[in-house]
Amino acid sequence: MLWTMANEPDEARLAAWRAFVNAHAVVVDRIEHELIDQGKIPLSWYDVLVALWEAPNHGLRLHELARTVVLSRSGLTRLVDRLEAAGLLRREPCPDDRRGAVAVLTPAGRAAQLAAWPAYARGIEAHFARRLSDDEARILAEVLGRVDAAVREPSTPAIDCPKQPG
Amino acid sequence: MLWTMANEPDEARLAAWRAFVNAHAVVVDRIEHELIDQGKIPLSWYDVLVALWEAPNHGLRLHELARTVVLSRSGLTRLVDRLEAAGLLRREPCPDDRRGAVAVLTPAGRAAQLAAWPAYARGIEAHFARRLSDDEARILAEVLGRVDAAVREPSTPAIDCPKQPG
DNA sequence: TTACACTGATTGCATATGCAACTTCTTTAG
DNA sequence: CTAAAGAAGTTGCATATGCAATCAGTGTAA
Repeated sequence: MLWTMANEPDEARLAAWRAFVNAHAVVVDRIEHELIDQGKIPLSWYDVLVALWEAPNHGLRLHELARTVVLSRSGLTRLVDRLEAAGLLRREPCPDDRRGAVAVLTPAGRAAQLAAWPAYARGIEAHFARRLSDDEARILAEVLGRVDAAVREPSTPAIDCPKQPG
Repeated sequence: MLWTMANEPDEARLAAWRAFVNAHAVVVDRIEHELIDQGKIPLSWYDVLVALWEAPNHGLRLHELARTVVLSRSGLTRLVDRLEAAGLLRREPCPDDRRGAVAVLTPAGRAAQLAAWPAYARGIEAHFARRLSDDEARILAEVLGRVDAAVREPSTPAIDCPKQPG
């Protein structure tokens, strides 16, 4: 069987890619600086706290956390070290697997998350959300959610992948 | 003067933000790894080479380059060090300002850029572009281009901007 | 049971990056 | 013209992160 798969994006999609990458760089850079200037936790910490908050029992296996926040296992180990040292989460042994550990949100961690949110929300609103119409917001969430899901999909052969229904 | 400015994004815009951040993380991570596996230059190098290629005379002042690729000045100094050591660009003294330097693309730099493009293009296509309809691509480029421009705009009062001439 | 491959997490080392201080040059105020 | 203020770039130091190696525990097959 032979199907043709474009291996190069057309001009419109390339423009979308470039805008995507550039907008992310400037907006995240700006928001990160604003958070630090306001004495809040860094975004990498916030992401971990949110992932834990949204997890069952506010806890996640470390490898799951690594996948969720898109960090290498070693990177996550160190990030969890810092959060644990700050008292925002704690490691607990995993009952099912004695190799494993579970990171569990502490009350202080939840408090830090809540304390950071207003500043973060202001940044998102001022530098991102304000620029979106209702339709555009809906479309961005849908399209980028689809992109995210496709990349995270365990079976993504990339070269040999049949076209997916939009 | 008093007007009400929402300082928190609504649910749809927040979903867009989260999809934006998460999709960027997973897609860029994936493409970066694919490039390295294929023996190509890292994305940070590619970004610099493209910025130079698209600049007048294929050269840019270092501080302009830093703004373009969204890097601190010191970070850019070191990145340019590495690219220069690899022969992909060269520093030239700036004729107008004796403090300044201009980074200029070399033929080897242009060659490295061209050599990396097919692998990069495959990654963009496989993990991003093929998930977008024509309309979605157009909208993403427009919206995210708008967001990028607004943040880069020197006068972005956002919340508190103490010193604003005029 | 035992051997072996695999997975989860951590650690050593190397790299990439930012902040703050510094040098050099330019611009502005007086 | 001179001095102060500001801007461009570099460097020292600290931090964040990844890869590869390692240790410990799990699963599988003979």
